[in-house]
Amino acid sequence: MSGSITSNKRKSRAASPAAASRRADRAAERRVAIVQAAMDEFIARGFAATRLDDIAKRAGVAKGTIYLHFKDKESMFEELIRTAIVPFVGRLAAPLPAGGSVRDMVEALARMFLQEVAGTRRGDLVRLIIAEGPRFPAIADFYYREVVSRGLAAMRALIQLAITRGEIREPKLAQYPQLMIAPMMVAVLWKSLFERHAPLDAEAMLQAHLDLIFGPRRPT
Amino acid sequence: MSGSITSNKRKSRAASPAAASRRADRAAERRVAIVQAAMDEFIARGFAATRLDDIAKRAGVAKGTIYLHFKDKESMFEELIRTAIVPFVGRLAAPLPAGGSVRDMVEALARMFLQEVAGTRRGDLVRLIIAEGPRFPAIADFYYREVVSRGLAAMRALIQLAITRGEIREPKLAQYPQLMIAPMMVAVLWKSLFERHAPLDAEAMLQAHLDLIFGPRRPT
Amino acid sequence: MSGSITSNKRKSRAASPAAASRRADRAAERRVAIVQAAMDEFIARGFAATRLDDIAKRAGVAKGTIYLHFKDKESMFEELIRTAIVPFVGRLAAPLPAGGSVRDMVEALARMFLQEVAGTRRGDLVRLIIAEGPRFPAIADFYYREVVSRGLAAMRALIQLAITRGEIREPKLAQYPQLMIAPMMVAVLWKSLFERHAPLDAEAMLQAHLDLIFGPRRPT
Amino acid sequence: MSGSITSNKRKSRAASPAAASRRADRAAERRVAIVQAAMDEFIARGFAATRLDDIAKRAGVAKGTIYLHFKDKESMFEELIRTAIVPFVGRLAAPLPAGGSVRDMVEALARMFLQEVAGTRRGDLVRLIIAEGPRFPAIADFYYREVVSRGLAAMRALIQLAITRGEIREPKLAQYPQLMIAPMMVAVLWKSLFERHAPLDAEAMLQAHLDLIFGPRRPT
DNA sequence: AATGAATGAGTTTTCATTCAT
DNA sequence: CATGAATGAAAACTCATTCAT
Repeated sequence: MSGSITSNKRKSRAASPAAASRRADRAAERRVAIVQAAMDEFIARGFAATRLDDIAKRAGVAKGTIYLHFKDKESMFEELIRTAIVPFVGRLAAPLPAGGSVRDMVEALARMFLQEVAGTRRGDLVRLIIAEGPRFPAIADFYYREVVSRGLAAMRALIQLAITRGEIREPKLAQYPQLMIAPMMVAVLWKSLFERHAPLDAEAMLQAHLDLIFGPRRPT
Repeated sequence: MSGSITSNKRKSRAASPAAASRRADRAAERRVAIVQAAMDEFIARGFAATRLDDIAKRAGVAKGTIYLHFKDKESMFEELIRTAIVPFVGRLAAPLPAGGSVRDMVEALARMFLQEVAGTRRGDLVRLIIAEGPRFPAIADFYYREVVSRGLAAMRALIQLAITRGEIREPKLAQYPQLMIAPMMVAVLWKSLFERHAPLDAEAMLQAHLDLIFGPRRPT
Repeated sequence: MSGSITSNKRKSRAASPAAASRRADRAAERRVAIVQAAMDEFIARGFAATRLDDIAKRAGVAKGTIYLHFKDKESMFEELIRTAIVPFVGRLAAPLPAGGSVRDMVEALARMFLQEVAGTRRGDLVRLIIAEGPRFPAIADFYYREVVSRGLAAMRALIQLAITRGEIREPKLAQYPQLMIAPMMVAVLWKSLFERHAPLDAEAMLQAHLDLIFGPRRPT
Repeated sequence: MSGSITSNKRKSRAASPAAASRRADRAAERRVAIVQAAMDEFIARGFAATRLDDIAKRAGVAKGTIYLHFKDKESMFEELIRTAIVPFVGRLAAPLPAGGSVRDMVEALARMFLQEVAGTRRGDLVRLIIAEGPRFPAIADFYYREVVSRGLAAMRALIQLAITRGEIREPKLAQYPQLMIAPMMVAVLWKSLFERHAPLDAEAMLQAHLDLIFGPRRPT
């Protein structure tokens, strides 16, 4: 809850509003740079091993500047992760393209997830949360509340729909939506840890998984 | 490199063999204490945030003593994890109770895994490896080689057997043994991160998963 | 490496150039204080036995400040000695008051050396180099290159001149300019080690030495 | 003043005298090994940077054993140097082969010195004393008393004799016997520090020096 | 607002010394 | 006597945080 440099304190001695907002823009840019840099560093080294010095250098600002935007390293970390997660949550809640079969919907969702998360910085972020979660309960809580529980709820709704429509046979699946998501979790971690040992074709694995749940795709 | 305090160097006409071995025993005990303590601390705080001081305190030894057993913090960490993983590998390779259906075998295996890993310190170890893997490639390599690739190979063999016997329909499963294991992975991480948010009945989830793969259990 | 805090990096639209340079001045002053303190401590205790803590205390800065100026103890030591030697080299190369007899020139040089080196901190520096040279080959190299070889070359030139002019009889002296310098070396070490056991009149000894080489001074 | 393990305390329960002396021999051998090893290490690294561990390893004894022979590192060092110097002093006092010219005597002496000191471990010992002298006044005192003052006195006597006999013209030399010795000092330090930069023919330099003092050698 | 020099508490690591065996 | 594991005080070095400019 530090942040928000953009707003308050416009007591500057009657500088032109234009000038003031230019300044504010600069500050906002700086903040973004810091956030980016910090994310990169935290992902690369974890919380404890990351040096504010390196963040500052990477962001192109002075070390002290970081403290104008964040109270301290810890709250920077927490705020950072929150900030990174939020836009993602929107996506989850948003679309539901409706229309076709549930399998198509799930597949679309999963594909999107694989493309935008597995093998990307966002995937590393997931790993980071897994790594630091126990030491940052606030983050684990937030992540559970905003991502996990919502994601599972959404998945559960889809499963239920599929059961109703007869696309899915196994009724217990609705109680364990984690089963739907598990392969994607594994794909994310695999990319982050073992891709260089043995590349994984996540999309193909996804198909196999969906075939397991929805039955093999009937050739049209 | 470090280690082996217990053995060699009996070149001295030792006070008495008994005495020498008593000493060695004490040293070995100390080593075990250090390893235990270190594991606990590393699991609780991660590599970078763990203080050798705390390890020493928890192990009941002086700080310097740690350096009699390990070259430095880093190699202590690596050796530690290796040491912790090794006995586990044995278990993986060993049993194969044969006998009944493949499903029974897989179920037995999975149960064992859930009981001995999910929700235990060993589960936290898995999380630790996920967390520190990228910064300790040696560990990621070792873990992949000794655990992941072996586990997947074993699982693949079982799947193939099940396909041959007609227990499993979906033939693509053999290409993605990760699918078999994914729910267990998720269970382990869940216990470590979200158990307090929403307890997970891993065994029941496992059953649902197996029903998905092998078809619902036919009531005898 | 290290050093150069004083200069570069004025990329920031600095609060005010004056302010910036005032800061830089302060930093430069601090650096000088550290160098002074370090030199004193190293001379007093040698490299290994000198504590950075003491240097910091003596310089009136915090321990961390030292690391803003030097990479580590070792490179501080090496840089220090280089820095201390350089201004001296200038002197060696510079004067050659020409004019009178070679003996007068040599005498002037030697006197200068005795006054500015023997019994001063600079003399102790020579002792320090002798002491640490073998463990700091870079320093021994530097010292040989910048001081010893130049000094001997200069001396050899003077000797040759003196031989040409007939001031010196012994022609082999030109091959061993060390002979010219040896008594000064001894004087320096004597002051540093045995002055309290038996004071040495270095100037008188120098006269005796010059008489040996140039023949006794003819009373004008 | 620690040491002397060889003697006292023969209260051992009536073991055969032979056995006792065998033990004593072993202890004496050990002591010698420690002294040797310590000397090597101290010469190579200086007092502060030398580890007792390394000395023990090199001597082939346990670290604790060192403390059976020496009170602590410091007194080991002091005693060591004393022990190493003593036999040398004997040599200085002893010979005086008399007979020939003073020049011959001095030359013999100097040759012996160059051969046995310059470029040998004994030469490094001299450097060690120069290096550590200021931090070990006891050693500087001892060295001055036993070596320097005696050596200079002997040299002075020879010079006086040479003056009486007319071999040396310059009468002031007797007041500065250091002048006689200076080139040898320089040779010792040169070998230790700069031999690899520029080899020095110490014997030839000595001849040039003696020619300077005694006049050029008349070809027989 | 922004800077980056300065700080000093906190960490890892070393090593002389002790002492139970 | 000899050993070498154990100790813990001491040293080098790091880095989050502050604050004068």
